[in-house]
Amino acid sequence: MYIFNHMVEYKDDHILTQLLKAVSDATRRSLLTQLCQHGPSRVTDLADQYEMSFNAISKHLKVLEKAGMITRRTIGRTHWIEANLDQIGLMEDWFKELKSIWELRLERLDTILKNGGN
Amino acid sequence: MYIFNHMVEYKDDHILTQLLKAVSDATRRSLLTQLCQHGPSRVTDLADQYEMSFNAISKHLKVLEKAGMITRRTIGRTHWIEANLDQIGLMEDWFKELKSIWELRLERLDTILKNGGN
DNA sequence: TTTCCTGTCAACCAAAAGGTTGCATAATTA
DNA sequence: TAATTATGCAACCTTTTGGTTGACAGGAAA
Repeated sequence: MYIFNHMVEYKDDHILTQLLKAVSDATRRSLLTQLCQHGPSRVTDLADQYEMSFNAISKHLKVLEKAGMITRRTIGRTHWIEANLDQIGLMEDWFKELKSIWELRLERLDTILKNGGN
Repeated sequence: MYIFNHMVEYKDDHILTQLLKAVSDATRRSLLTQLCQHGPSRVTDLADQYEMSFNAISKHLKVLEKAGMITRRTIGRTHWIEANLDQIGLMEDWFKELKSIWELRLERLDTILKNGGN
């Protein structure tokens, strides 16, 4: 059993949380897919594709927008929504970091084993 | 304005949703980090590092377990928890797919532009 | 055996999430 | 100008989530 001296301080990393939460909903993932396929789209045209209400889609888009996964260009009364895949990198980076932490431990373990019972 | 004939059928992709939700919580991400750093750990030792209750951590671990992000080996009364990064691929695959859908549209667009107003 | 340790399960609670409807507003169109 | 269209906002409701506490059960240790 190992001992820890103090609480782990993990930065809430609000942005990453927001991103992952945004993308963890199936409807929002579908919206992103649609936007990537068809390019900039109006809210109405997006909403027409789903069985839920216009307002529900509007809210989903707002979540995606706050997370930076879409951008909005308002021309007159119509809002043109476009996917923005830049943020994906932040999530991929976390995966990468986690994997490297994992690998580092394995390497340490390997070194210890090679050096015998020192 | 483009026209869609029918509702978009997006597979709920329950597994991906479960994975992303599991990982979208800062405490659970921290737990995964700890597990990667220190290797197999007991629930008690993990919980000791956080300010929240033992039971809260136990529940977080259950969420991670259901998503397949950790595995559990029970020896006597102690549960040895280990990170399992295999599932990360599923999330990365979705990112990759999204990007490729994006690229495909750009290519189509490019072709149209090159062929002039055909 | 009696007591402690490790962990789950169940009940409960507050807050957040995902949905709905109704209304307001601004921009087009007739 | 009057009607319609595109959208956001607010209020409301139900389900989920993240946390708590209080049993409880099975292994270890006294």
